[in-house]
Amino acid sequence: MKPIFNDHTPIYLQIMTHIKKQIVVHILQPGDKLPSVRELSKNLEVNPNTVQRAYQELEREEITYTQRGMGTFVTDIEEKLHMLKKEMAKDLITNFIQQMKSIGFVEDELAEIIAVFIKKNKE
Amino acid sequence: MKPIFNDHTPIYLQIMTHIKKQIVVHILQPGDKLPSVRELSKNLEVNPNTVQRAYQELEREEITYTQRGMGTFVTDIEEKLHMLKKEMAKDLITNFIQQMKSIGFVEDELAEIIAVFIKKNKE
DNA sequence: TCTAGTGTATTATTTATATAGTACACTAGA
DNA sequence: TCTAGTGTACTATATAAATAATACACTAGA
Repeated sequence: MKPIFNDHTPIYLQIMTHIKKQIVVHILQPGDKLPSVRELSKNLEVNPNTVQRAYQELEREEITYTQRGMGTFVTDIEEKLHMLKKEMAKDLITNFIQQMKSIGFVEDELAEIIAVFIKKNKE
Repeated sequence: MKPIFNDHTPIYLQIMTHIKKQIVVHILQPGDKLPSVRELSKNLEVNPNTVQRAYQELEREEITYTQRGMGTFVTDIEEKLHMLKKEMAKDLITNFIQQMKSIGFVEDELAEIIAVFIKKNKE
């Protein structure tokens, strides 16, 4: 499972993103149990402490909750999960636009650039 | 100048990106002298060694070249600089599409999403 | 009641970055 | 020739992140 990682972002942050993605595409549903710290650390081939840190942060963001002795679960608050997808999308879009502008593109050409790029990729 | 930095990317990489951007928007032209290691480290409020590492990597990527005792300069090879913008744009676009897909969007809606987002932001 | 599976805590060590301070080599120009 | 401004090298230290190993507390279910 190691390939989900890149070189320069802390692994615990990458694990958080990995789980958030699984939530927004409904691989993980509200109330679902996350893999245990030990199990996920084995699957991802990372230290249990690293997974634990990711889980701690996810709980701090109220995306998950913990029942001691039982496990960590995706929050039941659907509102929260709906917001999560919106926020992640907004962050990606905002970041993309800002980055493209910083290398000399203007806002009004971005949609067309995306459209052309995708069309070419299909060929 | 510190605000160009974020929390989780090594500073030397952020400096590299910062300079690449200045090159592709022609703030820095082919043959232009970059700020000296000491000067830039003072402006950015980072250690000279950190700037030096960024400069080393830029030279390794053949975006700059060095004349000992004189300074570090943007490459004269315009072809190289033209490719740089193309590559940076391609990386941003590819990454954006891949990330959006990973949270449940499909390629064909992305251009429209961008267009709508930009339009709303103007209001 | 016991046990296996949970989260959690603690201490030590390693690695990549970043900093700090110093020194050396080269170049242009006064 | 000297000096100020270049890049470069080196050693030491600090910090965040990741690892390693171990232990403790809680819960459900046999």
